[in-house]
Amino acid sequence: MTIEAQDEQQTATKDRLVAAPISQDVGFLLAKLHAGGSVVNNRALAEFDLKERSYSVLILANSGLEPTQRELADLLSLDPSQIVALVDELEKRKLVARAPGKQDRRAKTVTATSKGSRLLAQAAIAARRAESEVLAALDDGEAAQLKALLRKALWG
Amino acid sequence: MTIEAQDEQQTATKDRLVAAPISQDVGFLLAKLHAGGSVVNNRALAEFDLKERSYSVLILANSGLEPTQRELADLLSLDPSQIVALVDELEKRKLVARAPGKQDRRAKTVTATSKGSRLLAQAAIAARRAESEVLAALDDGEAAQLKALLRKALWG
DNA sequence: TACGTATAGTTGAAAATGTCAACGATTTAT
DNA sequence: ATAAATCGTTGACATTTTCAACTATACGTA
Repeated sequence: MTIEAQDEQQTATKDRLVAAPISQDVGFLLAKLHAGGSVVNNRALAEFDLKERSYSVLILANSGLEPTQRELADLLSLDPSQIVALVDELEKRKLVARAPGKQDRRAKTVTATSKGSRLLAQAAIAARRAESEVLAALDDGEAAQLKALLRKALWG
Repeated sequence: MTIEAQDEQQTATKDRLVAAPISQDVGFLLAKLHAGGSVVNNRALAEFDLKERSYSVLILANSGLEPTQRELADLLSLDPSQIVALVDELEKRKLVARAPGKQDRRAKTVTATSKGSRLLAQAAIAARRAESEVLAALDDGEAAQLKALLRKALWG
């Protein structure tokens, strides 16, 4: 069989089950788009030695909001111990710095270094390209609508 | 994500970091809604000794489409070896049965038993309730729109 | 037909990720 | 003052992911 015919058949078999009722399940749709998107995103970020998560931490560290590690854990839906590992690695690479919290000295705020900001600026370009790829089937208005609905579902 | 982390997040003071640019990132939004949704779904399915994944397999086994394990792996974005484990457990509980593929004897189709169908009917009620909870901030039209956009992003 | 190649399911091992409980240092509440 | 709670951290443990084999079967071609 030719490679082209192989691809056609693979696509056809993949599509056969789309008729199943699970395709109406939001949990399934989110899981599948998230899974596929993560592959694309991580591939795009690999050249900067970042993954989705370290990229997220870097964005927040660079936001000017001076997030604490606890806030990062809450927003990223991760265990605090995972934040420790992520910040450890970014700090080792001099992309972010920890600083004691101003009101609460138990807390540590995470801020991007200038090196971190520069890397982020480059990575963000690749990430935007990856997002376009993931949402290629949607036009700009639909993509914006999807984002708005996801934000509303999360925060009302 | 832990149930405790999810509860904390729901009750925590208004998330100040939502203003950060990462809230515009589709990957982040998908990850977060999926993470929160999984907690809700798995909690709802726990009384049937199911998780999101075994529930998904059971739905597909009950769809009448007689999916092969390979098709399940493709649709659910899972490694074939994970499907083996999922089907093994459902088969041990007599909820699904393996049958050799009709055209291809290498393949094994997975179909729900009547016991599986009955359990699924109950679990689906809990799953629908969970979905309503996850999408509580959206009205019915918005929820349908979200699903349609996710499906379009996935399959065009 | 027979042969080489490809694929479905399975197993098991290794790596990555997730979960959880404890601890010191602080903060908050009583 | 004291007790309780919180933040970051560590380390143990569980789960999930990833990948490389292996068998049985199917397919392609000479």
